[in-house]
Amino acid sequence: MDQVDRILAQWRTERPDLDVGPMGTLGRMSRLFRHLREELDKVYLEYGLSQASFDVLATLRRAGEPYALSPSMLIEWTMVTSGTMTNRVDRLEAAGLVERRRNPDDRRGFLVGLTEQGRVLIDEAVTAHVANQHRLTAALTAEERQAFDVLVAKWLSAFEENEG
Amino acid sequence: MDQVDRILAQWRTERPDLDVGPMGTLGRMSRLFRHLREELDKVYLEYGLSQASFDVLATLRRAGEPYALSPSMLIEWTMVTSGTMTNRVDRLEAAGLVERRRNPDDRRGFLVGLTEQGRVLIDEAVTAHVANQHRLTAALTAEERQAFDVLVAKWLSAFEENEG
DNA sequence: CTCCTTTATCTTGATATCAAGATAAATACT
DNA sequence: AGTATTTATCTTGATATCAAGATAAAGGAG
Repeated sequence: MDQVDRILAQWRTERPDLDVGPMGTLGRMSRLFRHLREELDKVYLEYGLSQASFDVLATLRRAGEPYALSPSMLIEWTMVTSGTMTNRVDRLEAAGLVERRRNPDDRRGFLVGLTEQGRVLIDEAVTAHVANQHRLTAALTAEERQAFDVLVAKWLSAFEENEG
Repeated sequence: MDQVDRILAQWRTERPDLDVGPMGTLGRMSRLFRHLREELDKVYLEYGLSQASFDVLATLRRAGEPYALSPSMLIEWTMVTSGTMTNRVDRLEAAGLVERRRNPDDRRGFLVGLTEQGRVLIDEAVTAHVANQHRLTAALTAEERQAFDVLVAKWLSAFEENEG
């Protein structure tokens, strides 16, 4: 009997006409997701980062040398709006973790590149982040996690099937 | 090969020292969750609501007659801060969906109650919301969804085991 | 070459959230 | 009763986000 069960029990009393099975699935998933995000945030914070800034730095890092992408590419990978990305890059630039490099061939845009300080930081932070992800997924056995992956991938494909 | 696979492939090239298996699990889950939230928002919007306002109204509705709770109870159920709840109640009150009722026994606080308009609206919205949840979970068979529920409940219990 | 459209990014204004502090009333302690 | 503590809620200030519009440069049509 967790919090979600209590919510479902209330609905069954108040609105017995509704079949709230899916609400249990989505509700528990939502709570789990919330806990996971909180735990991930703790590690980001150890490196002075947030989910938002970590995402930008990690996207640049895993793009490979020279660790630089246009704002448009960053927007595409991180799925935020242009206004949000401007703000994120501004903050990271002020912190000395990225720099805007003018593109001589197209003066509309430029590249956002990791500084040496930014590269060192994100490499350390990613190592800790991955270790944290291992810790957080350890509640399931390897077999359970694999079964979970299959189900999530199937479900996800209902939304992204045409994008592969 | 979805977007998450591409991200993992990048990491395996750039940081072959990292075991990014859990990142796949969490990454796909995160994307799935994002899609689900977007789809849920669409139905909230049909009733002029957001996730935030729906949550408050639904919490009051499922509490049963007389559909009224203190801000403290609402904060507990919805897991937001007091400042956030003040803001939410302000909006809902301005929209005529809830009203603040003074508690004669404790003048520090009061009760937030559904207006008749609020009760009618949330009853309609919940019906549509539950139908939407059925639609969104239909990507999995009943057996798959049940297996998924078991795994999520187990994982969730790692975070909430002492709260049941 | 000039004008129009598209692309790339930034700016503005509105909203939601949180943390921390303020306010006010109830309760407990002496 | 009088003071201190706790509880309940609101206020303030900072941050992040988005949608829509502004700005500037590139590319295409004639």
